[in-house]
This record gives sequence, C-alpha cells and structure tokens, in this order.
Amino acid sequence: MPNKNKPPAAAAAPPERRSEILAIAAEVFAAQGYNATTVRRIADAAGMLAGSLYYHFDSKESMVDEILSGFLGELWARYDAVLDARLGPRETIEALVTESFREIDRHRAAVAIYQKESRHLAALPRFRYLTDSQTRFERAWLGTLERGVAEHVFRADLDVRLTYRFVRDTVWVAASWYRPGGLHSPEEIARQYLSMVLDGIAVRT
Amino acid sequence: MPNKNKPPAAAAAPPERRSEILAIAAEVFAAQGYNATTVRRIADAAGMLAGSLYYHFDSKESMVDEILSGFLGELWARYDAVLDARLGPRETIEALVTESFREIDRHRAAVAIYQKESRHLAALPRFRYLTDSQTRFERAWLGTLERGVAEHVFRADLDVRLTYRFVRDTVWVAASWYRPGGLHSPEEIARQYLSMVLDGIAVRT
Amino acid sequence: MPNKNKPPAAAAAPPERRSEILAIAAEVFAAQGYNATTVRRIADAAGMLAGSLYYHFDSKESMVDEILSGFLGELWARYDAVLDARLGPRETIEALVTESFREIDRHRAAVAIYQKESRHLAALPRFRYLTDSQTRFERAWLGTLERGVAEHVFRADLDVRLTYRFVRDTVWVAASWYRPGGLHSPEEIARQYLSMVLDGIAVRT
Amino acid sequence: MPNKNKPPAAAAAPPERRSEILAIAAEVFAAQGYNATTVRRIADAAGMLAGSLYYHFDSKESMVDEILSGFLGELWARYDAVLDARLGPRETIEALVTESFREIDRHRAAVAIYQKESRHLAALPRFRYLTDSQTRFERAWLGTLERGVAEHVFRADLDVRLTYRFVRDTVWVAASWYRPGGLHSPEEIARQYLSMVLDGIAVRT
DNA sequence: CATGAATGAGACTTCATTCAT
DNA sequence: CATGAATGAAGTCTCATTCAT
Repeated sequence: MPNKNKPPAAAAAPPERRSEILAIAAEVFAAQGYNATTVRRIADAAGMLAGSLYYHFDSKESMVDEILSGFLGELWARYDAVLDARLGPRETIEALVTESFREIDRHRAAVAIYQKESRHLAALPRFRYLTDSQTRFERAWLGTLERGVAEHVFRADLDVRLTYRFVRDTVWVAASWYRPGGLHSPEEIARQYLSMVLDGIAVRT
Repeated sequence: MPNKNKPPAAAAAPPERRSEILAIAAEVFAAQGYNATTVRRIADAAGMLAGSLYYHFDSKESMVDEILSGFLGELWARYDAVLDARLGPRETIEALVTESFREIDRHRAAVAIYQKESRHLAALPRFRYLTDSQTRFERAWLGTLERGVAEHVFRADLDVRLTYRFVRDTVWVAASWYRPGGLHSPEEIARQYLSMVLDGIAVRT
Repeated sequence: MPNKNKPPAAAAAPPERRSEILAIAAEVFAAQGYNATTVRRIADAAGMLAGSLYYHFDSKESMVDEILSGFLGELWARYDAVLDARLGPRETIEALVTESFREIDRHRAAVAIYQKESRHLAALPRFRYLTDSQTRFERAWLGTLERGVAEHVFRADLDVRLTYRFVRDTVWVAASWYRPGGLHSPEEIARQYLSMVLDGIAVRT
Repeated sequence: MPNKNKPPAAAAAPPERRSEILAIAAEVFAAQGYNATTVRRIADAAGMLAGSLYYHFDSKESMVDEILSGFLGELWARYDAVLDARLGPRETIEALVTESFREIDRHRAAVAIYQKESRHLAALPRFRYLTDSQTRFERAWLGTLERGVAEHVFRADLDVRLTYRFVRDTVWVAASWYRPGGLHSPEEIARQYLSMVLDGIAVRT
C-alpha cells in the first residue's frame, strides 16, 4: 500500500512528513468530501504545491486508501479483542459501541470519510476491503444481537436486522458532529447512547 | 421561457417532463453523490443529450435546489400539522418519526441527497434555507424532548442534546438503505424504531 | 437573399413582420455586437421564441447579411447620385460627408454593425460584397481627394492616403455615439465636421 | 501560486512567460474580437493546450483585463505628464495626440481591443475602470478644447463637444489600420493628423 | 405563424497527474 | 524534496438550429 516510488527506507526511519500530510488530507476530505477536495487544496493546507504531493503519494486515491485502511485496521484490532473476549451479548454490544466512539475520538476525520464515501469507493477494486469489512461488521453486530435475543437478553419482538441498521448508523453518523476535546468524552457519549438504545428514553412505568 | 427565473418549487401547470427529469436526477444524485454525478449521466438516464437539460433547468445546481426545496416544503407541511396538533411529548415524537419515515418513503432520493449534501450546499447563499430548516428542525425536536423531560415522560438522566442528535441522525440515515416497496412499510419501520428509542432493546427485568 | 423557405408571395404583399424583426435585430446587434448577440435575445425583443425566427430567416448570418446589404445598397444609391453629378472636389467631399451622416441618421444600427463587424464578416464568402464596397469606397474618396490636390483645392503637403483614412473613420465612427432625434441634425453634424476637416479648428492668424 | 489574487497590472519579478502569452492573446483578441476568440486559439498561438493557459491566468476575462489595464496605466502616465506640464491649448492637444499615436505604436493590439470591446466590457463590474478612464479622458480633452476657445486659439463657432468626439475617435480608430514598422512613424502620423485637424485640408485662400 | 422540445457542436474551465529542473 | 509549467481528459454550460405539432 505504501508508495511505490518511495526509497526503500526501513520502518525505523518513519517518513514523518507522510503521516502529517495524511492527517491534513483526512481533515480536508472529511470537511469537503472526497470528490470535492482538490489535490491543490490539500497541498495548500500542507504548505506545498500540488505536484509535490506526488513525491509522497501515488495519487489522490491512494491517500484515501491509506486513510481508510489505516482506520479500519485499527478498528478491527479493537473489535477483535472485544469479540475474542466472548462476553455476554449486552456486554459485547456495550464494548463494541464504546470502542466505536473511541475510534471516532481518535480518527474523527477518517470515520467521517468512511461514512460519506464508503459507498462510492467500494465500487473500485482497490477498495474491496471496504465491503469485506462491512460484511464482517454485520456478522459481528447481527450475530451478537441474535445471540441476545436467543438468550432473552434483548426483546424478541424487534426486527433484528432493522435494529442492526439503526444502531450501526447512529454510531457512525456521530462522526459528523463529534468534536474531539468537546464536552463529552467518548466513553460518556457511549454510555448515553447505550442507555438510550438498551433501556429507552421513556420513563418506565 | 421555461428556463430563467422560474419559481423553483411551484407552477400552476407543472410541465410533465420537468418533474420527470427531476425525479430521475434525484435518483442519480442519491446514488452517486451530487458532485460525482455528471450532467450527462442525468441526461442519459432521461434519454436526452446533456445540453438538452438546460432547456428545462438553469444549471445542475438549480436541479438539486428544486429537489431539496420541494422535499423540505412538503416535509414542513406535515411537521407543522403535527406540531400544531399540540399532542403530548411522546405522541409528538411518535408522530414526527412516523411522518419522517413516510417522507423517506415518498422522497427517498431527496432525503438521501439532503443527508449527504446538505453541509456542502448550505455554504452557497442560494441554499440558505437548508440551514434555516435545520434550525427549525432542532427547535421542534429539542423542544419536544425537553417538554417530555419536564413532564416526566422522558428520562431526566439523559443528555437531551445528545439524544436529539442520535434520534435525528438515525431517522434520516435510514434513507440510505430504505427501499420503497420493500418488506417494511414506513409505519412499520417507525414503530420498530420508536419501540427501540422509547423503550430500549433490552428485556425489562 | 430572401429566405428560401418563404412562400413565393409577390413583392406586392411585403411581409411586414420581416422588416420589423430585421430592425429589432439590427438594434440588438449594434448594441451587443454580432457574436455576443444570441438569437434568443432577438426573439425576446421581437416577442417570440428563438425557434420562430427561423420561419422568417435562414440563419442569424442571413439576418446581418440582409441588414448590411440593405444599408449598403441604399448608401451607394446616394453616393452614386453624388458622384454622377460631377461636382468639384470640395463640393463632392461635402456631399459625400453629408450623405454619410444622413445614412447614419436613417440606419444608425446598420452603420454601427458595419463599423464593428465588417472585418470579421468579410472573411466569409457570402459577405464578399463588404470588401467590394470598401474598394469602391476607397476609390471614390481617394480619387476625389487626389483630384482636389491636383486642382489646388486641397493642400499638397498632406499624405492623401492618411487623410482618407482619417476622414473615412471619423465619419463612420460617429454611428457609435449618434442618436437620431438628438440635438444635432445630420446636416448640422456634417457642417461642423466639414468645417473642422476643411478649414481646421485653429483660429487663422 | 501565480494564479488567483494576483495584481493584474504589476509584479516585482514579471514571470517571462506570462507577458509573452499576454502579448499573443492581445494580438489574437485584436484580430478576431474578444468574443470570437476562443481560448484554444490563444493557446495554439502560444504553443500550448487550452487548459494550460489557466496555470497563468484565471480566465479569458482576466487576460483582457490585464491587457487593458496595462495599456491604460501606461497611457495615463504619459497623459498626466503632458497635462502637468501646463502647456498652451494648442500645444497640449499636439502633445496628447502625439502621445496617443505613440501608444498605438507601442500597444497597437491593446488599443484596438480597447476601441472595439470597451463598451461591452464596461458593463462588467471588474472593468469599471474603463468608464472611469473615459471620464478622465473627456475631461482632459474637452477642457483643453474649451480653454483653447476661451483663449481664442481655437475657433469659437465649432461645437466643442462634437469636435471632441471627432478628434477622440479618429485618433483611436487609427489602431485598426496602423501597422508598427510601416511607412509612417507615429510622430509623422501625429503631425499629419494635427495638420488636418488644426489647419484643415483646404488650401487657404 | 408560432411553440416547445430537443440536438450537437463547441465554448470556458477544472483538475489529477507528470516531469524536467 | 519541492517548484513551475504543462498535459489531457472530462465537466458544465451556451447556442444556433431543427422539427413535429
């Protein structure tokens, strides 16, 4: 995935500038949308000329690629840790949601891009991993919900598939309004969100 | 004469072809994103040449404009009817959510566009009504939630603003997966969704 | 030169509308320039749709053609009358200038178009008569000036060719500011102009 | 960086290529008219592709802008020098005319463009300076002529306003036929022209 | 005679990308 | 590493023109 033109330097000497530019690019992509973002805008923000970006990256596409695959790689490391812990359904959902909001906290821009551009990009062969990830995603969440229903932890009268969609979307869309360092910590947001989804907003009678 | 200075929303005798094209355009915009959609793609889908679109519309921009303002106009007619009925907080939320899903059913494409492109477009003066609408939107939902808390219908331990965001997003994001004529009627989806949000997915103990 | 699609009506029944439209077109061409004038603008001014113009005329080009050839036809009728009268050089110049300003008074728009678009249009085969006219033009004026020098009516120390150019341009450029029905009659303008060119603006010492 | 927000007239270190292209563009604009000149034609003449022009310039419009404002800037520097010298009316007219023909000699293309396109372009806000310049222009010439009449240097029986128009037009229209390096130097043309305007072409009796 | 709708060529412009320096 | 200049494909839009009704 790294640039093919790059000198074969060892990982010991990490190209500082590279990830710096990537972070800038992510921010701009998130703010303006991938298509609407010109390579020049990224370069401007990075303090260089458009052409100079091509020393570091193959193409605009490979920038988002790196941004998204980086984010998904990290996300799955956390998700897998949760899933491998074989907690109960409710606790699994809680952990997944919490990790999701933490990821939004760490990689807000990447998540926003993922949320907005996933569908377009998935059409390109190079981004097949987006679809793969979504499949795994669905399996994990849907499976947990179903397990919860089977174990009488979640209500049986709900359409599991529908519930999955609601939950999935709400978590990720949060990336569009979340601002790191704001009033709420990711854990606090997760708690509030879980409270709503698990127990409802209505007062119990 | 059909072009230039035509009121974007209404017309005494709506030229058949116009709304036909608009529906097609909405579909393509929703599927590919506004920026990524070329005028030629719309024309192709409408069975005409790109240039011919400009007999009916001033610009690509004015097409989305008409799509979005049409959708918002209709939406607010329904919302206002609900709000004017002065129901209780829970019933108001139920009615708003139901109307929202109905609107998704009727104007899926428009809602999807609204969801995805709102932020970019709102930067243009011509689309200021998007921001205005969002403000009214927030006032209506937030107000109802707050009233519910005051009247002990909704839980007091939830952050109302956060809850508003969760609810708002989830409803509209549904436009990205909803397919009219699918398994669930909008009313059924609303019921499921309300059940989750109001009472939670966890089994009561 | 008339439209080939026109019903073969006799000249006895002159198509009123035709010359009406032509006058409007001339006005717009003069104001905006031939290239910058769209066929729709002419149609607007004539109270019809762009397509409808093509019932009366073959093309935008044939409109200017008719405007210019009509103007030049009339102009040469007058010029020829003057030249055939075989006046003295000074009187000939006076008469030509006077007729020119009269023509500007009658066909201001056509003259302005001639002045501005002549060069472009002359490149097209159909407008060769523009070049022909200019040649005849030069012959008439230059000849008169030379005759005047030979007969000691005009100063011998002036470059005749240069003088011709100055005189020619000044007369026609007047079309760009002249407004029929203004303060000065064409004859008055001609008198002022001739006074300047023939006797100079300096006080004689 | 050469693009966007660059002062249209001056630059400390004028990029070679830029003014080269500008000179070519001026030539083409003058020959074919601004509207009729395609950006591709300019690019062809400059030996590049149409799109490449946009590295140097914002738009076709900003090219004429730079051409015209450059020309007017230089012209006014000369005119101001003349006016500040506070010569007599006749000498002032002589100096202004001479400077004008010199300017035509230096910037023939720009003058021709100014002459032909001034009116259209002045409608655009960006070209308001054209109107401003024309106002100053009128003030300078008209004022000098009036002073001349008051001082009995110019004939009192001439309409000053009309004379101003004749003189103004004739000088500038010369740009449409003048060829630098031709038979006559600008000074020679000015002398001939002044001789005609000041003393007339008729032999004194 | 005129309308309404469309065509098709071509205009200006944008932008990712390349490459010599 | 970065710049400056250019490429070439593609995009939005304009406009003269046509034609069935």
